[in-house]
Amino acid sequence: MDETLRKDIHNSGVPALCRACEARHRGVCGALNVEQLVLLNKHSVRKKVEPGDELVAEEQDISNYANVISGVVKLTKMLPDGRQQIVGLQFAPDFLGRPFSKASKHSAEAATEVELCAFSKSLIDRMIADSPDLEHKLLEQTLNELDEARDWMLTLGRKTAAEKVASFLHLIAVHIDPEAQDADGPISFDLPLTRADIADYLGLTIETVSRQLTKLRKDGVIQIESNRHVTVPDVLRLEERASL
Amino acid sequence: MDETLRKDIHNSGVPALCRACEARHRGVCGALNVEQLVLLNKHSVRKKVEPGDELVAEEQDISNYANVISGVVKLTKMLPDGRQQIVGLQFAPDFLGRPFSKASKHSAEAATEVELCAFSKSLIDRMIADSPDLEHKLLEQTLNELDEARDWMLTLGRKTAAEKVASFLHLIAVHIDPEAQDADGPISFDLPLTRADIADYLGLTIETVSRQLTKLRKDGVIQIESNRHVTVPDVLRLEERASL
DNA sequence: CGACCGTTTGACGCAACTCAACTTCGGTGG
DNA sequence: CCACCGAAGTTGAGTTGCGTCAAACGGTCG
Repeated sequence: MDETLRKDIHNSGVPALCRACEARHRGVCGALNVEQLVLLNKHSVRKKVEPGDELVAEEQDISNYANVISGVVKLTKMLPDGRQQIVGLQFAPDFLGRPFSKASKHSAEAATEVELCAFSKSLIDRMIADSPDLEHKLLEQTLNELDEARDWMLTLGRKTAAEKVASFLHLIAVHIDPEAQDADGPISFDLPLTRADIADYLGLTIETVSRQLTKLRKDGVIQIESNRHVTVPDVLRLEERASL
Repeated sequence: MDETLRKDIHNSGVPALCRACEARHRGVCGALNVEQLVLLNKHSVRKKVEPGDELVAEEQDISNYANVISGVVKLTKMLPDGRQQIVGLQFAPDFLGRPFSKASKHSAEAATEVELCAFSKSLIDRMIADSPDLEHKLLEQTLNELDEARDWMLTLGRKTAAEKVASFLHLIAVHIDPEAQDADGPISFDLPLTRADIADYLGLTIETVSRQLTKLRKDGVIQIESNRHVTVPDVLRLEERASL
């Protein structure tokens, strides 16, 4: 026991893949000791998936969990007639999967190119059962996701199209560069979502998203290069537009 | 240890208040042993609050947690200019509070008359730390709330006013009488929310809510008595209207 | 009874949707 | 390298669902 702890600190015994991993400390794996990490590593596999690839279908059985190593995953729900809503975005090092439930209530799809570290559900469920730290990490992530979901409900229910689009840009900007939260330097980033995805995230149509983006551009709040790359000269002006 | 377990089964030693409590088995308290229950009971207090009473203000420090014993609590968020959105409803035996965070991100207000069992945050936080079962229960409730929040995001982002109102009625009907989920008998209940609250929950105006309710009434999908009491003759017809 | 609050109903305006044409981007093959 | 193609994004014109404003209704309480 003492032994493993010391090893943990010195990183010896930690699988090479984990040592170089984004999720190793920030994600749920941070709660695991060397022994568990080695075990998990044996039963995990790195995957790279392309934009549009479906990871989990709605109502489908879930046999795997995964950590997002890089890229963005969108969680979507659909009405019987095909109307769609993105109900969450997962960035690295988020944990993907729904513990204690057989079937997922939404589908998960790669929005960009995504790297995953996937492992079997049953192994994790067992590890959760005898590692309180792991469960604690999961609870923390889940509480954060709940806060984010509720923030977004305010956006969906009460903001105008213009405010929604500004809110989206702000959300991405902050996720790309967490330090830029309230800094006043310019931020620059690639949108991980197409206009159609943005519309599905905001509860709008493609056309409305496009119009609001051009409006923000004409007003000098953002610059747009090649449709995907966005520069925000002044984050505070963006926040105003988002009614934050 | 053996002793306490046996006691637990026989209910002796369990505080009288807890023995008669809704949350005792279904809620988070179900994860506690007699010893913990006695300790918690010493530091907990039953409260009754009136509709409109604020339990936790947005951004305010949280010094207390609570279980909902009866009634409905609404969780709300506000934009700087006053626009409001209800981001969640808590029914008995839900747990109220946000662990691992000093300040709440939304305000909590009694929608109806509400009975609470309140206890100090610090005590619970300590109990969570050394009772994995308690943390497990919390994780389960949080995951369920997250699922509900995401379901509602679909409603807010993609449904029409008519579908939203039908969805709301369905949600209440199911919460009041969980067995009525897909049964075909008539259901009857009191709305726990005013028209203004319903509007804030659905991202609509009072007037639109009212108009859609009268439309449902005229179409025979619901009956309304005295503004608050609603009867649903056929739940399936309501589900159709809600696009479920 | 009259004041008040919650709700309903009606008339009108506008923000966002729909439909449609056009432009730009990115990749592919001649 | 340029020509071509399909996909993604933009822009415009017309429509509509929901919001706004305003008035009336009904129940409750002092």
